[in-house]
Parts: sequence; C-alpha cells; structure tokens
Amino acid sequence: MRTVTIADVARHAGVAVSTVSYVLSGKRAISATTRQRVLDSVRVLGYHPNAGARALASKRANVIALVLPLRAGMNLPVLMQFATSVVATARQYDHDVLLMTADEGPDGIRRVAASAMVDGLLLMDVEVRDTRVPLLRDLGEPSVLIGFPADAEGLTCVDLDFHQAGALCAAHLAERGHREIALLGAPEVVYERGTGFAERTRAGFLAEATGRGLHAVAVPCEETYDEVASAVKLLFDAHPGLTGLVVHNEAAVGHVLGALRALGRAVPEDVSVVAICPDDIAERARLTSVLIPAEELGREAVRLLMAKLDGLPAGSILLEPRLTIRESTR
Amino acid sequence: MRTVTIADVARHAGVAVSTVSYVLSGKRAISATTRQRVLDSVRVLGYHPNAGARALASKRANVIALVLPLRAGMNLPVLMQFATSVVATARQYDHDVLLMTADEGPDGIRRVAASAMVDGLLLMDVEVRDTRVPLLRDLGEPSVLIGFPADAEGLTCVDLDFHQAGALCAAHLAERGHREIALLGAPEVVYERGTGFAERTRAGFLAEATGRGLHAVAVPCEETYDEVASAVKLLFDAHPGLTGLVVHNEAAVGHVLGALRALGRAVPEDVSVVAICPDDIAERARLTSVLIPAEELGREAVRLLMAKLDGLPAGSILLEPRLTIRESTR
DNA sequence: GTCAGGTGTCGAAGCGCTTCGAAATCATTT
DNA sequence: AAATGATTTCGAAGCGCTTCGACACCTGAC
Repeated sequence: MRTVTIADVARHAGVAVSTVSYVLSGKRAISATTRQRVLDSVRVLGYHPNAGARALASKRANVIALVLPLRAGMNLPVLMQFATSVVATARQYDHDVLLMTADEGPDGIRRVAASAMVDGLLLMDVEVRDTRVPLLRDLGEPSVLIGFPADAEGLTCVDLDFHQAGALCAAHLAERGHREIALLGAPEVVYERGTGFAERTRAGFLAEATGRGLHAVAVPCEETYDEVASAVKLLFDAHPGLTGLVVHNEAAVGHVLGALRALGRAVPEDVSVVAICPDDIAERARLTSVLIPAEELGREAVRLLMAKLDGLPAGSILLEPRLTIRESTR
Repeated sequence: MRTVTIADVARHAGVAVSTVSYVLSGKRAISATTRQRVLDSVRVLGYHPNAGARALASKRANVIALVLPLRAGMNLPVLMQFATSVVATARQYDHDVLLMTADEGPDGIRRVAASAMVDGLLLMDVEVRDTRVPLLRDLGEPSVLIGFPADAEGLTCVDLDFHQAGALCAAHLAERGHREIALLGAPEVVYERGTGFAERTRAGFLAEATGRGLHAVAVPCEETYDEVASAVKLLFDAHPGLTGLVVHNEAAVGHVLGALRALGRAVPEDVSVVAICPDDIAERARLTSVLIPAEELGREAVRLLMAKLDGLPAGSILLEPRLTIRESTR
C-alpha cells in the first residue's frame, strides 16, 4: 500500500501537480470545475499531504510546541484543561501540537526551533526569571508565554489579570457591606522571589479596598495547617472586626477553613471567604471564588501565536477575572 | 540569521554532504579524523538537521503520537505521570511526541499516519470495543495500546496485570488470616460494557480467594456516597463475618472508608482494606494498595513502540502488580 | 608488480511538496 | 481581425536531507 502523493492526484485529475497544490492551498485562483475535479480525486484516492515534504517546501511545519511543566505538584486539572484547549484550538488552525516537558530546558527549545520542527512555541508556567526567556528573545522564534516574566517587553504573554482579580474580590466583599477585610496570600518566599501574580493580586486588592474606604490588610501565608492556623489567629487578634477574607493560595484554602472553624468563626455567617484558586478546589469546598480560566487561556494563547505566525503584531493580554458566587460569602 | 544546513557544515569541514550525513547517522564507517572534523564544524556552526527534510528523505519523522483521553473525569495524576514518562523515554530514543486528544477520533489517527507526521502511535485508555482498533489494524501503522481491547490479537498492548492484581490483594488478605473477604468493584455499567480490567481484577480476586479456600464475594459499586454506603451496608448484612475488603474503584475509595466509619467498623482493627488505585489517593488515605504504575507503563510502551519501528516483533506485556503495605490492613 | 578486497569518501538522484515565472486560453477592446 | 489584458494552468526549480552506486586509495597476497 504505497502512499498517495500529490502526483497521483494530479494524474488522476488530469492536471499538473502545481494545480493540485493551488487547489489545496487556495493561494491562486483555480476554476470551479478544475477545483472540483481535483477535490474529487483527493477524496477518491484518500490523499493526505506528506507533512515532511510540505514543511520542507513551505518552511512551515504546521506544528506548535507546547512546553508544559510536567513535574509533580502542578495543578493538574488546570494544566489538563489548558492542554486540551490548546490542542483543540490548534487543530482549528490546522496545526498540531508537539508536547515537550520543561525539563529539557532551553536546549529543547533550541533544538525544536533550529530543526524547524515547530513554527512557534507555547510556554506554560513561565517563571519571573525564566532562563528560557532570554533564549526566546534572541532566537526570534514566535512564542507565547503563559504568565509574565520579570521583563515582558517585546514578548507576548497571556495571563489572568491578577490585579483586577484582587480588586474584584475586594469589591465583592465591599458590596456585601464588609468594612474590614484581609488578604491571605502566597508564602513569604513567593513575594520575595518577586513572583508577579502574587504581588499584583495584593496590589489590586489593597487599591480597590482603600479606594472604597475599607480597612484592609494583606499578609503572606504559609501552607502547613499549623502555620495557616496561627496566621489566621494573629489576623483576628489584630483585627477583631474582620469579616471578610480573600485567600490567594490554593494549598492553604482548606486549612483556612479549618482554622476558622477551630476559632469558632462560622463561614459565611461570621466571616465571608473568597478564594482565588482553580475551580475544582473552590467547587469542592463550595467557596465563592475567582477561577483560573484555563480553557480560555489556552484558546487565547493559540490565537495569539497564530497571529504571530501570520506576521501580525501580538501584544500581551490579560484575561478578565470572573467571580463565581458560592456559599462562602454573604 | 539564515539557518545552517548540512551543506554549510560540509563546506566548513571540507567534505561532501553525504559524508556529514554518514558521520551523523553512523550508517557508514568514516575515519576518525574526518568524523572529528565534521563534528567540530557541527558544533561551531550550531547545526541542527532540518526535521522536515530528514523526514522526507528518510521516511522517518522521529516523532510518535501520543493519543490521550483528555476529557474530564480522567485520573489526572496517572495520566500526567504517564505522559511525562512517555516524553522522557521518547527523547531517549531521539524521538519527539505529538500530542493528540482522543476526540479527534479515528480521523485524527488516519490523518497523522497518512501524512507521515509520526512513525507510530501510542494510544492510552483503549476501550474494549474501541473504534480506533480496527483502523489501527488495517492502517498497519506501528502502534502500542495502553489497555487491552476485546481482541488484542496482532496488537501490542501494555497494561497492569489486573488479574494478578486482584489475586495479589486476595493473597495479601489471606496471608493475614482473613477468611471472609469481598471485592468492591467498578460501577455496574463498567462490567456491562465488558471493560476488561474490571472483569479481570474480579476474576483474579475470586480465583485466588477460592483457591485458598476463602469465602469471597465480588460486587459492583457505584460512586456516590449514598450508594457506596448502602452497598457496604448490604455487604456486611449479608456477610457479618467479613473482615477484608478490596476496593477497585478510585472514586469510591474515600466513601468506602466513610461508610465503614459510619457503620462503626474500624480500619484496620475490624476490617482490612486494600485499594487498587493511583498512588496519590492511597497515599493520602494511608491505604495498603496496588498502584497503577503509570511511569513504568509509559516507559514500556515507548520501548515496545521503538522496537516495532525497528521492525522487531513486539508482543503485549502485562506489568506485574506491586502491593504497597500501608496502614489499612493487618 | 599486479590484482583482489577493503576502507573511506564523493556525486547525484531522489523524497513530495510549494512557488515562481511563463505559457496557454479566453474574453474584451480597438 | 488583431491586439490587449485577465484568467487559468503548467513546468521546473528548489527546499535540506538520505542513500546508492561508484570511485580512489591503501593494504596484503601472490
């Protein structure tokens, strides 16, 4: 069963090879009758263009690389949703997806780029000081990052708008009449690393709360139960009138609820809790939350990458956060 | 920055293009001095072979497709471990991985195979009557399946040996002196679908138990708490002397423990529980368990596929189950 | 000194596709 | 009726690589 080539199609349809190519790519006008004849032959013979040959001749592989941080400890549901969305969206643009793990590091990126195996790259979970970022810059390979590195100048990045997410949570609590609220954030070290999203959430939260004349504080939060409990206790000791809590730390969310219970503060009767975390965690605990829009992230990332492949300029975008109201706020 | 071609390397090293090719592929003997000169040039120029050209000329893409069931409700940790392992192992064989979702279905497989985009396929989560299996058969594309379809004749499959896993659980309980044991399996519909692994576990469990002269029963098990609780209750009503339980249903594991607690049966004091489930679930609940060896599965699957690509015959393999003893059995 | 048989290297022919310039065809205009 | 311009199709030249057959050289045997 020899594979069907474009020459077979051409012969079968009684036209030149180039004509078949033009019918398939639509890059030149072909008369309706010829076009139909060619398409019929394609169908009859079951022709599929050879990817290698096409890539070689056109200098376009029609493949994008998806670089995932496939290490333990990732938020898997988010990652999965994202990957699924990327694959599906890429297919819509007639592209396939090459899966890479972050642990091949910069070399892997250099390799696939230099071998023209992919036309562009999608990097998930970009860190603030990511070693791959400078490489990406001078490699000149079209790419889209999920997350913002320290210096995003000249790069295309997609992320949730954490500033607005923080603000949204503060606003939600304010509208419910809470006057004294707090943000329990990421562990200390995360802020020290200068991780963008933690910092931005905090800024948005404080700005919005202050703007609305609320009394607001933001404190970091470790992830073991004991540390969370003591942080919560300290918070209420210092601010007895606290009635609203925003938790931006998925690992700590459960412990915060436990700690509140231990302190005898009922949710949502005594204190309202808003989480910024993946949907499944919030769903399970019935928490009002701002979710990570993984699917939208994937879709937008691919869209932007495709635009870049077409030579269009593509700026970074921040996705608007959406608050889902559940049972933990009133 | 034009890309470096093999001709550039040849010129730089003062040899013919074919010589460079042979140095790189090792398919013909090249003198040590020439080889070194070529390798130096490769390094100096930063040469990476063009994947498309290579694929076209050699009819080998050096890419394998990984078809994952990226739908909700999958066991994500297992899937992730598996994917990671596949990518890492493939890289060891100098191959890359094209990520596909099962929802492109048979057409997707036909497409990537016909376009010579991949050399072989890895399908995860194969169902008993999988529409892709007949296609795979007559497509003749090298492939390895994770899981066993109804008729595995002529196919290469890799899976945990569920029969032995069931037997292992029964044996473990028998050795601990339990005389009356039960298997809580998958939901009814799963058996009705004829899903292989559920059935095989049950068979192995019953065979081993019976062989050792134990009194054993196997019942299906739904996945909501209420249904699990009533199933557990019915089980103990019918078999008051029951002291050993095997749970082969990851979604129900937690509920089973809850139901036992509700019935006032302590684990492991009154009843020993063995689970067949992913490691993380068992780990969290401190359950003695047989885990799904996702990483090994990925590694073996790639190994088999590579063997097939080299034209070697590759039979199916069943991975030996391993029991991890934790705190739920005595 | 010649010849057989290795080694090591080269040149050229593709692999299947895209794309460019040119040819062929047809419809309009003068 | 010839010339012009559009429209449609063709042919051929690559894209960068692998691989086959051939050539050149060297060794050792006779």
